Amino acid sequence: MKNSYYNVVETLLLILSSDEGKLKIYLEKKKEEPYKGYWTIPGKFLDRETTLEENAEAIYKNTTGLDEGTIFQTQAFSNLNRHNSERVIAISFTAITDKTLTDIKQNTNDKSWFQIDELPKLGFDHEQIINAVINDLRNKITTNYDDILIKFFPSDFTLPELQNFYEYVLEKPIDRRNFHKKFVNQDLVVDTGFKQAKSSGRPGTLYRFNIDKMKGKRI
Amino acid sequence: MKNSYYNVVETLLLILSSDEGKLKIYLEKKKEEPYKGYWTIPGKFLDRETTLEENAEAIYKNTTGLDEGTIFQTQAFSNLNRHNSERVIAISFTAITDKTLTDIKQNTNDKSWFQIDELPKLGFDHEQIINAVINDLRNKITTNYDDILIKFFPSDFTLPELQNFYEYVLEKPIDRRNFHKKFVNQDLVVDTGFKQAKSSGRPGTLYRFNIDKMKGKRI
DNA sequence: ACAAAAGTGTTGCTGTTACACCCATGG
DNA sequence: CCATGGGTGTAACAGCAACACTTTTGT
Repeated sequence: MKNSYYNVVETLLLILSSDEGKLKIYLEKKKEEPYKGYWTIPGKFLDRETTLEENAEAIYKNTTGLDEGTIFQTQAFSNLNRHNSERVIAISFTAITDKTLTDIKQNTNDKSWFQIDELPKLGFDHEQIINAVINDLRNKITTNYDDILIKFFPSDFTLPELQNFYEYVLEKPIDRRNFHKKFVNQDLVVDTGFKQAKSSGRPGTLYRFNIDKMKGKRI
Repeated sequence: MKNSYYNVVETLLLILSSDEGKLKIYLEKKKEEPYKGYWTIPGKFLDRETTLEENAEAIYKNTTGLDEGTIFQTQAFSNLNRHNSERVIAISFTAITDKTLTDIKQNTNDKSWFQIDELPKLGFDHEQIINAVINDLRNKITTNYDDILIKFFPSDFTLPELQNFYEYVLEKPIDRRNFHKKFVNQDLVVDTGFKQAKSSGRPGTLYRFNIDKMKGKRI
Protein backbone atom coordinates (compact mmCIF):
# COMPACT_ATOMS: atom_id res chain seq x y z
CA MET A 1 0.00 0.00 0.00
CA LYS A 2 1.33 3.43 -0.95
CA ASN A 3 2.47 5.59 1.95
CA SER A 4 0.10 8.42 1.00
CA TYR A 5 -2.86 6.15 1.70
CA TYR A 6 -2.23 6.09 5.45
CA ASN A 7 -4.44 8.45 7.40
CA VAL A 8 -4.90 9.39 11.04
CA VAL A 9 -8.41 8.67 12.28
CA GLU A 10 -10.06 9.81 15.51
CA THR A 11 -13.45 9.07 17.00
CA LEU A 12 -15.40 11.84 18.70
CA LEU A 13 -18.20 11.09 21.11
CA LEU A 14 -21.06 13.53 21.52
CA ILE A 15 -22.59 12.69 24.87
CA LEU A 16 -26.11 14.07 24.98
CA SER A 17 -28.84 14.18 27.55
CA SER A 18 -32.08 15.96 28.23
CA ASP A 19 -32.20 18.19 31.27
CA GLU A 20 -35.80 19.19 31.95
CA GLY A 21 -36.54 19.04 28.25
CA LYS A 22 -33.40 20.94 27.25
CA LEU A 23 -30.88 19.16 25.06
CA LYS A 24 -27.40 19.25 26.58
CA ILE A 25 -23.95 18.09 25.54
CA TYR A 26 -20.97 17.16 27.68
CA LEU A 27 -17.75 18.96 26.81
CA GLU A 28 -14.18 19.16 28.13
CA LYS A 29 -11.85 22.14 28.33
CA LYS A 30 -8.47 21.79 26.64
CA LYS A 31 -5.48 22.18 28.91
CA GLU A 32 -2.75 22.38 26.28
CA GLU A 33 -2.16 24.09 22.96
CA PRO A 34 -3.55 24.10 20.38
CA TYR A 35 -6.89 25.57 21.42
CA LYS A 36 -5.85 25.80 25.07
CA GLY A 37 -8.83 27.04 27.10
CA TYR A 38 -11.33 26.15 24.39
CA TRP A 39 -13.96 23.46 24.85
CA THR A 40 -13.91 20.23 22.84
CA ILE A 41 -15.87 17.06 22.22
CA PRO A 42 -14.25 14.05 23.97
CA GLY A 43 -12.19 12.06 21.44
CA LYS A 44 -9.62 9.32 20.95
CA PHE A 45 -7.26 8.39 18.14
CA LEU A 46 -7.91 5.05 16.48
CA ASP A 47 -5.20 2.44 16.29
CA ARG A 48 -5.07 -0.47 13.85
CA GLU A 49 -6.23 -3.03 16.40
CA THR A 50 -9.48 -1.32 17.41
CA THR A 51 -12.82 -0.85 15.70
CA LEU A 52 -14.50 2.54 15.63
CA GLU A 53 -17.26 1.25 17.88
CA GLU A 54 -14.82 -0.05 20.48
CA ASN A 55 -13.01 3.26 20.41
CA ALA A 56 -16.22 5.19 20.99
CA GLU A 57 -17.24 2.88 23.82
CA ALA A 58 -13.86 3.40 25.45
CA ILE A 59 -14.46 7.15 25.47
CA TYR A 60 -17.91 6.60 26.92
CA LYS A 61 -16.68 4.39 29.73
CA ASN A 62 -13.83 6.73 30.49
CA THR A 63 -16.00 9.81 30.70
CA THR A 64 -19.23 8.62 32.24
CA GLY A 65 -17.95 5.70 34.28
CA LEU A 66 -20.80 3.59 32.86
CA ASP A 67 -20.17 0.23 31.23
CA GLU A 68 -22.75 0.47 28.51
CA GLY A 69 -25.05 2.96 26.92
CA THR A 70 -26.86 3.84 23.74
CA ILE A 71 -24.12 4.71 21.28
CA PHE A 72 -24.51 5.00 17.54
CA GLN A 73 -22.42 6.21 14.67
CA THR A 74 -23.20 9.52 13.08
CA GLN A 75 -20.95 11.21 10.52
CA ALA A 76 -17.39 11.36 9.23
CA PHE A 77 -15.52 14.65 8.82
CA SER A 78 -12.53 14.79 6.55
CA ASN A 79 -11.64 18.38 5.72
CA LEU A 80 -7.90 18.63 5.14
CA ASN A 81 -7.24 21.33 7.72
CA ARG A 82 -9.27 20.04 10.66
CA HIS A 83 -6.12 19.78 12.74
CA ASN A 84 -3.26 22.20 12.37
CA SER A 85 -0.42 19.71 12.34
CA GLU A 86 -1.59 16.89 10.11
CA ARG A 87 -4.66 15.57 8.36
CA VAL A 88 -7.02 13.83 10.79
CA ILE A 89 -10.30 12.20 9.85
CA ALA A 90 -12.99 12.29 12.53
CA ILE A 91 -15.77 9.76 12.86
CA SER A 92 -18.43 11.00 15.23
CA PHE A 93 -20.58 8.91 17.52
CA THR A 94 -23.51 9.96 19.64
CA ALA A 95 -24.25 8.65 23.11
CA ILE A 96 -27.55 9.29 24.83
CA THR A 97 -27.53 9.16 28.57
CA ASP A 98 -29.55 10.18 31.55
CA LYS A 99 -27.31 12.82 33.03
CA THR A 100 -28.40 12.03 36.56
CA LEU A 101 -27.02 8.48 36.19
CA THR A 102 -23.47 9.39 35.31
CA ASP A 103 -20.30 10.32 37.15
CA ILE A 104 -20.48 13.68 35.46
CA LYS A 105 -23.33 15.06 37.49
CA GLN A 106 -21.38 18.05 38.67
CA ASN A 107 -20.00 20.66 36.36
CA THR A 108 -16.40 21.51 37.15
CA ASN A 109 -13.95 23.98 35.68
CA ASP A 110 -12.88 21.70 32.88
CA LYS A 111 -15.85 19.32 32.43
CA SER A 112 -19.35 20.55 31.93
CA TRP A 113 -22.77 20.15 30.33
CA PHE A 114 -23.82 22.85 27.90
CA GLN A 115 -27.15 23.58 26.37
CA ILE A 116 -26.93 22.99 22.60
CA ASP A 117 -28.07 26.50 21.78
CA GLU A 118 -25.68 28.07 24.32
CA LEU A 119 -22.37 26.54 23.32
CA PRO A 120 -19.08 27.96 24.62
CA LYS A 121 -16.02 28.75 22.48
CA LEU A 122 -15.15 25.46 20.77
CA GLY A 123 -11.80 24.20 19.49
CA PHE A 124 -11.03 22.74 16.04
CA ASP A 125 -14.15 22.29 13.87
CA HIS A 126 -16.12 20.96 16.82
CA GLU A 127 -18.86 23.56 16.60
CA GLN A 128 -19.58 22.54 13.00
CA ILE A 129 -19.54 18.91 14.03
CA ILE A 130 -22.04 19.47 16.82
CA ASN A 131 -24.36 21.33 14.50
CA ALA A 132 -24.14 18.65 11.82
CA VAL A 133 -24.76 15.85 14.28
CA ILE A 134 -27.67 17.58 15.99
CA ASN A 135 -29.26 18.14 12.63
CA ASP A 136 -28.85 14.47 11.92
CA LEU A 137 -30.39 13.67 15.28
CA ARG A 138 -33.47 15.69 14.45
CA ASN A 139 -34.07 13.41 11.50
CA LYS A 140 -33.26 10.20 13.33
CA ILE A 141 -35.52 11.07 16.19
CA THR A 142 -38.48 11.70 13.94
CA THR A 143 -38.18 8.21 12.44
CA ASN A 144 -36.80 6.12 15.28
CA TYR A 145 -39.12 7.57 17.82
CA ASP A 146 -38.97 4.58 20.10
CA ASP A 147 -35.27 3.82 19.66
CA ILE A 148 -33.90 7.22 20.50
CA LEU A 149 -36.48 9.41 22.16
CA ILE A 150 -37.08 6.92 24.95
CA LYS A 151 -33.37 6.89 25.74
CA PHE A 152 -33.55 10.58 26.51
CA PHE A 153 -36.50 9.98 28.82
CA PRO A 154 -35.95 6.63 30.55
CA SER A 155 -38.47 7.38 33.29
CA ASP A 156 -40.23 9.92 35.47
CA PHE A 157 -40.71 12.90 33.24
CA THR A 158 -43.54 15.39 33.04
CA LEU A 159 -45.39 16.04 29.81
CA PRO A 160 -44.38 19.72 29.72
CA GLU A 161 -40.74 18.61 29.91
CA LEU A 162 -41.26 16.23 27.03
CA GLN A 163 -43.01 18.97 25.13
CA ASN A 164 -40.03 21.29 25.53
CA PHE A 165 -37.86 18.63 24.00
CA TYR A 166 -40.27 18.12 21.12
CA GLU A 167 -40.44 21.81 20.42
CA TYR A 168 -36.67 21.97 20.31
CA VAL A 169 -36.39 19.00 17.97
CA LEU A 170 -39.21 20.02 15.67
CA GLU A 171 -38.30 23.71 15.86
CA LYS A 172 -41.89 24.83 16.30
CA PRO A 173 -44.33 25.48 19.14
CA ILE A 174 -46.93 22.85 20.05
CA ASP A 175 -50.27 23.38 21.77
CA ARG A 176 -49.84 22.29 25.38
CA ARG A 177 -53.33 20.84 25.71
CA ASN A 178 -53.28 18.82 22.51
CA PHE A 179 -49.84 17.51 23.36
CA HIS A 180 -51.02 16.30 26.74
CA LYS A 181 -54.06 14.52 25.34
CA LYS A 182 -52.15 12.85 22.56
CA PHE A 183 -49.94 11.02 25.02
CA VAL A 184 -52.56 10.27 27.62
CA ASN A 185 -55.44 9.29 25.31
CA GLN A 186 -53.28 7.04 23.17
CA ASP A 187 -51.75 5.46 26.28
CA LEU A 188 -48.25 6.32 25.11
CA VAL A 189 -47.25 7.12 28.68
CA VAL A 190 -47.96 5.50 32.04
CA ASP A 191 -48.62 7.44 35.24
CA THR A 192 -45.94 6.55 37.78
CA GLY A 193 -48.12 7.77 40.63
CA PHE A 194 -45.65 10.48 41.57
CA LYS A 195 -45.73 14.21 41.16
CA GLN A 196 -43.01 16.63 40.26
CA ALA A 197 -41.57 18.83 43.03
CA LYS A 198 -42.01 22.40 41.87
CA SER A 199 -41.50 25.92 43.05
CA SER A 200 -44.66 27.43 41.65
CA GLY A 201 -47.82 26.28 39.95
CA ARG A 202 -49.53 22.93 39.93
CA PRO A 203 -47.03 20.04 40.01
CA GLY A 204 -46.90 17.89 36.90
CA THR A 205 -47.64 14.18 36.91
CA LEU A 206 -44.53 12.04 36.44
CA TYR A 207 -44.85 9.56 33.59
CA ARG A 208 -42.78 6.90 31.93
CA PHE A 209 -43.18 5.68 28.36
CA ASN A 210 -45.43 2.77 27.47
CA ILE A 211 -42.81 1.20 25.25
CA ASP A 212 -45.12 -1.25 23.46
CA LYS A 213 -47.51 1.49 22.42
CA MET A 214 -44.64 3.67 21.24
CA LYS A 215 -43.43 1.06 18.74
CA GLY A 216 -43.65 2.38 15.20
CA LYS A 217 -45.02 5.73 16.38
CA ARG A 218 -43.78 8.94 14.83
CA ILE A 219 -42.81 12.10 16.59
CA MET B 1 1.95 10.66 15.91
CA LYS B 2 2.55 7.00 16.77
CA ASN B 3 2.91 4.67 13.81
CA SER B 4 0.03 2.46 14.98
CA TYR B 5 -2.37 5.38 14.52
CA TYR B 6 -2.07 5.29 10.74
CA ASN B 7 -4.95 3.53 9.01
CA VAL B 8 -5.93 2.76 5.44
CA VAL B 9 -9.28 4.29 4.49
CA GLU B 10 -11.42 3.59 1.45
CA THR B 11 -14.68 5.10 0.25
CA LEU B 12 -17.34 2.87 -1.23
CA LEU B 13 -20.10 4.27 -3.41
CA LEU B 14 -23.47 2.55 -3.53
CA ILE B 15 -25.05 3.75 -6.75
CA LEU B 16 -28.79 3.22 -6.54
CA SER B 17 -31.68 3.75 -8.88
CA SER B 18 -35.28 2.74 -9.27
CA ASP B 19 -36.15 0.61 -12.25
CA GLU B 20 -39.93 0.46 -12.61
CA GLY B 21 -40.30 0.75 -8.87
CA LYS B 22 -37.61 -1.81 -8.10
CA LEU B 23 -34.58 -0.66 -6.17
CA LYS B 24 -31.34 -1.53 -7.97
CA ILE B 25 -27.65 -1.19 -7.23
CA TYR B 26 -24.74 -0.95 -9.62
CA LEU B 27 -21.95 -3.47 -9.01
CA GLU B 28 -18.66 -4.47 -10.64
CA LYS B 29 -17.10 -7.90 -11.01
CA LYS B 30 -13.60 -8.33 -9.63
CA LYS B 31 -10.98 -9.37 -12.15
CA GLU B 32 -8.15 -10.22 -9.76
CA GLU B 33 -7.69 -12.04 -6.50
CA PRO B 34 -8.82 -11.75 -3.78
CA TYR B 35 -12.48 -12.42 -4.52
CA LYS B 36 -11.86 -12.84 -8.25
CA GLY B 37 -15.19 -13.37 -9.99
CA TYR B 38 -17.18 -11.95 -7.09
CA TRP B 39 -19.15 -8.73 -7.35
CA THR B 40 -18.18 -5.60 -5.40
CA ILE B 41 -19.30 -2.06 -4.64
CA PRO B 42 -17.19 0.50 -6.56
CA GLY B 43 -14.54 1.95 -4.25
CA LYS B 44 -11.37 4.01 -4.03
CA PHE B 45 -8.62 4.37 -1.43
CA LEU B 46 -8.33 7.74 0.23
CA ASP B 47 -5.09 9.66 0.15
CA ARG B 48 -4.10 12.43 2.54
CA GLU B 49 -4.83 15.21 0.07
CA THR B 50 -8.47 14.31 -0.63
CA THR B 51 -11.68 14.59 1.38
CA LEU B 52 -14.07 11.68 1.64
CA GLU B 53 -16.65 13.57 -0.37
CA GLU B 54 -14.20 14.32 -3.19
CA ASN B 55 -13.22 10.69 -3.26
CA ALA B 56 -16.83 9.53 -3.52
CA GLU B 57 -17.53 12.05 -6.27
CA ALA B 58 -14.53 10.79 -8.19
CA ILE B 59 -15.97 7.28 -8.12
CA TYR B 60 -19.31 8.61 -9.27
CA LYS B 61 -17.86 10.50 -12.20
CA ASN B 62 -15.71 7.58 -13.17
CA THR B 63 -18.53 5.07 -13.18
CA THR B 64 -21.53 6.99 -14.43
CA GLY B 65 -19.80 9.55 -16.62
CA LEU B 66 -21.95 12.24 -14.97
CA ASP B 67 -20.45 15.36 -13.45
CA GLU B 68 -22.74 15.67 -10.49
CA GLY B 69 -25.40 13.76 -8.68
CA THR B 70 -27.08 13.31 -5.34
CA ILE B 71 -24.40 11.82 -3.12
CA PHE B 72 -24.52 11.59 0.64
CA GLN B 73 -22.52 9.91 3.34
CA THR B 74 -23.89 6.85 5.01
CA GLN B 75 -21.86 4.66 7.38
CA ALA B 76 -18.32 3.69 8.36
CA PHE B 77 -17.24 0.06 8.65
CA SER B 78 -14.17 -0.78 10.65
CA ASN B 79 -14.05 -4.50 11.41
CA LEU B 80 -10.44 -5.60 11.66
CA ASN B 81 -10.66 -8.36 9.07
CA ARG B 82 -12.59 -6.61 6.33
CA HIS B 83 -9.66 -7.04 3.95
CA ASN B 84 -7.41 -10.06 4.09
CA SER B 85 -4.07 -8.29 3.85
CA GLU B 86 -4.36 -5.30 6.14
CA ARG B 87 -6.89 -3.33 8.15
CA VAL B 88 -8.98 -1.06 5.91
CA ILE B 89 -11.71 1.26 7.13
CA ALA B 90 -14.58 1.82 4.71
CA ILE B 91 -16.71 4.93 4.60
CA SER B 92 -19.78 4.35 2.47
CA PHE B 93 -21.60 6.90 0.36
CA THR B 94 -24.87 6.57 -1.48
CA ALA B 95 -25.58 8.05 -4.91
CA ILE B 96 -29.06 8.18 -6.33
CA THR B 97 -29.35 8.34 -10.07
CA ASP B 98 -31.78 7.82 -12.87
CA LYS B 99 -30.35 4.73 -14.49
CA THR B 100 -31.52 5.77 -17.93
CA LEU B 101 -29.38 8.93 -17.73
CA THR B 102 -26.05 7.25 -17.11
CA ASP B 103 -23.36 5.63 -19.20
CA ILE B 104 -24.13 2.40 -17.46
CA LYS B 105 -27.37 1.69 -19.23
CA GLN B 106 -26.27 -1.64 -20.52
CA ASN B 107 -25.34 -4.53 -18.30
CA THR B 108 -22.11 -6.18 -19.39
CA ASN B 109 -20.19 -9.15 -18.10
CA ASP B 110 -18.39 -7.19 -15.44
CA LYS B 111 -20.68 -4.20 -14.77
CA SER B 112 -24.31 -4.60 -13.95
CA TRP B 113 -27.39 -3.44 -12.08
CA PHE B 114 -28.82 -5.83 -9.52
CA GLN B 115 -32.08 -5.80 -7.70
CA ILE B 116 -31.39 -5.31 -3.99
CA ASP B 117 -33.23 -8.48 -3.02
CA GLU B 118 -31.50 -10.53 -5.73
CA LEU B 119 -27.86 -9.81 -5.07
CA PRO B 120 -25.11 -11.94 -6.62
CA LYS B 121 -22.14 -13.44 -4.74
CA LEU B 122 -20.40 -10.44 -3.16
CA GLY B 123 -16.75 -9.99 -2.18
CA PHE B 124 -15.37 -8.76 1.17
CA ASP B 125 -18.11 -7.65 3.58
CA HIS B 126 -19.97 -5.87 0.80
CA GLU B 127 -23.20 -7.76 1.30
CA GLN B 128 -23.36 -6.65 4.94
CA ILE B 129 -22.57 -3.11 3.86
CA ILE B 130 -25.37 -3.05 1.30
CA ASN B 131 -27.84 -4.35 3.84
CA ALA B 132 -26.78 -1.82 6.46
CA VAL B 133 -26.95 1.07 4.02
CA ILE B 134 -30.32 0.06 2.60
CA ASN B 135 -31.70 -0.14 6.09
CA ASP B 136 -30.41 3.35 6.70
CA LEU B 137 -32.00 4.48 3.47
CA ARG B 138 -35.38 3.22 4.59
CA ASN B 139 -35.20 5.57 7.54
CA LYS B 140 -33.83 8.52 5.60
CA ILE B 141 -36.47 8.21 2.94
CA THR B 142 -39.29 8.28 5.43
CA THR B 143 -38.08 11.60 6.85
CA ASN B 144 -36.50 13.32 3.88
CA TYR B 145 -39.32 12.47 1.58
CA ASP B 146 -38.69 15.35 -0.76
CA ASP B 147 -34.89 15.24 -0.64
CA ILE B 148 -34.41 11.62 -1.54
CA LEU B 149 -37.56 10.08 -2.94
CA ILE B 150 -37.80 12.66 -5.70
CA LYS B 151 -34.27 11.86 -6.81
CA PHE B 152 -35.35 8.31 -7.51
CA PHE B 153 -38.27 9.56 -9.58
CA PRO B 154 -37.13 12.70 -11.40
CA SER B 155 -39.98 12.55 -13.91
CA ASP B 156 -42.44 10.50 -15.89
CA PHE B 157 -43.39 7.67 -13.59
CA THR B 158 -46.67 5.89 -13.11
CA LEU B 159 -48.34 5.66 -9.73
CA PRO B 160 -48.18 1.85 -9.68
CA GLU B 161 -44.39 2.13 -10.18
CA LEU B 162 -44.12 4.55 -7.30
CA GLN B 163 -46.28 2.25 -5.23
CA ASN B 164 -43.93 -0.68 -5.83
CA PHE B 165 -41.11 1.43 -4.53
CA TYR B 166 -43.08 2.44 -1.46
CA GLU B 167 -44.02 -1.12 -0.70
CA TYR B 168 -40.39 -2.12 -0.91
CA VAL B 169 -39.26 0.70 1.37
CA LEU B 170 -42.04 0.32 3.91
CA GLU B 171 -42.01 -3.47 3.69
CA LYS B 172 -45.77 -3.76 3.57
CA PRO B 173 -48.52 -3.81 0.94
CA ILE B 174 -50.54 -0.69 0.20
CA ASP B 175 -54.05 -0.46 -1.23
CA ARG B 176 -53.68 0.51 -4.88
CA ARG B 177 -56.76 2.72 -4.95
CA ASN B 178 -56.01 4.68 -1.80
CA PHE B 179 -52.45 5.19 -2.93
CA HIS B 180 -53.59 6.66 -6.21
CA LYS B 181 -56.01 9.06 -4.62
CA LYS B 182 -53.58 10.23 -2.00
CA PHE B 183 -51.23 11.55 -4.64
CA VAL B 184 -53.83 12.90 -7.04
CA ASN B 185 -56.21 14.46 -4.49
CA GLN B 186 -53.42 16.15 -2.58
CA ASP B 187 -51.84 17.38 -5.82
CA LEU B 188 -48.55 15.74 -4.94
CA VAL B 189 -48.06 14.75 -8.57
CA VAL B 190 -48.68 16.50 -11.88
CA ASP B 191 -50.03 14.78 -14.98
CA THR B 192 -47.45 15.06 -17.77
CA GLY B 193 -50.10 14.36 -20.39
CA PHE B 194 -48.36 11.19 -21.51
CA LYS B 195 -49.24 7.56 -21.06
CA GLN B 196 -47.04 4.60 -20.36
CA ALA B 197 -46.33 2.15 -23.21
CA LYS B 198 -47.46 -1.22 -21.97
CA SER B 199 -47.84 -4.78 -23.14
CA SER B 200 -51.14 -5.54 -21.47
CA GLY B 201 -53.82 -3.73 -19.52
CA ARG B 202 -54.74 -0.08 -19.41
CA PRO B 203 -51.67 2.18 -19.75
CA GLY B 204 -50.82 4.22 -16.67
CA THR B 205 -50.72 8.01 -16.65
CA LEU B 206 -47.18 9.39 -16.47
CA TYR B 207 -46.69 11.86 -13.63
CA ARG B 208 -43.96 13.98 -12.19
CA PHE B 209 -43.74 15.25 -8.61
CA ASN B 210 -45.20 18.59 -7.59
CA ILE B 211 -42.12 19.51 -5.62
CA ASP B 212 -43.67 22.41 -3.69
CA LYS B 213 -46.50 20.26 -2.41
CA MET B 214 -44.09 17.49 -1.45
CA LYS B 215 -42.12 19.76 0.91
CA GLY B 216 -42.34 18.51 4.46
CA LYS B 217 -44.51 15.55 3.47
CA ARG B 218 -43.87 12.14 4.94
CA ILE B 219 -43.81 8.87 3.18
C1' DA C 1 -57.06 35.30 47.48
C1' DC C 2 -53.95 35.28 43.77
C1' DA C 3 -50.49 33.81 40.45
C1' DA C 4 -48.59 30.08 38.02
C1' DA C 5 -48.67 26.11 35.69
C1' DA C 6 -51.08 21.44 34.90
C1' DG C 7 -55.10 19.02 33.32
C1' DT C 8 -60.00 18.36 30.78
C1' DG C 9 -63.87 19.05 27.01
C1' DT C 10 -65.69 20.03 22.42
C1' DT C 11 -65.84 20.61 17.66
C1' DG C 12 -64.40 20.56 12.97
C1' DC C 13 -61.00 19.23 9.59
C1' DT C 14 -57.77 16.18 7.17
C1' DG C 15 -56.02 12.09 5.95
C1' DT C 16 -56.28 7.01 6.14
C1' DT C 17 -58.62 2.59 5.59
C1' DA C 18 -61.66 -0.57 3.70
C1' DC C 19 -64.46 -1.59 0.77
C1' DA C 20 -67.01 -2.22 -4.84
C1' DC C 21 -67.17 -0.75 -9.25
C1' DC C 22 -65.87 1.25 -13.96
C1' DC C 23 -62.56 2.22 -17.91
C1' DA C 24 -58.77 1.59 -21.47
C1' DT C 25 -55.83 -1.25 -23.87
C1' DG C 26 -53.86 -5.66 -26.42
C1' DG C 27 -54.60 -10.13 -28.03
C1' DC D 1 -65.02 -10.23 -25.88
C1' DC D 2 -61.99 -11.32 -22.43
C1' DA D 3 -57.94 -10.83 -19.61
C1' DT D 4 -55.07 -7.41 -17.54
C1' DG D 5 -54.26 -3.69 -15.04
C1' DG D 6 -55.28 1.54 -14.24
C1' DG D 7 -58.73 5.01 -12.42
C1' DT D 8 -62.99 6.70 -9.53
C1' DG D 9 -66.61 6.83 -5.43
C1' DT D 10 -68.07 6.53 -0.79
C1' DA D 11 -68.50 5.98 4.11
C1' DA D 12 -66.44 5.15 8.75
C1' DC D 13 -62.79 6.21 11.70
C1' DA D 14 -58.49 8.15 13.82
C1' DG D 15 -55.56 11.74 14.81
C1' DC D 16 -54.63 16.74 14.77
C1' DA D 17 -55.68 21.74 15.37
C1' DA D 18 -58.00 25.34 17.50
C1' DC D 19 -60.41 26.90 20.68
C1' DA D 20 -62.08 28.14 26.68
C1' DC D 21 -62.45 26.53 31.03
C1' DT D 22 -61.18 24.06 35.58
C1' DT D 23 -57.91 22.21 39.12
C1' DT D 24 -53.86 22.03 42.08
C1' DT D 25 -50.13 23.78 44.12
C1' DG D 26 -46.94 27.80 46.67
C1' DT D 27 -46.96 32.35 48.60
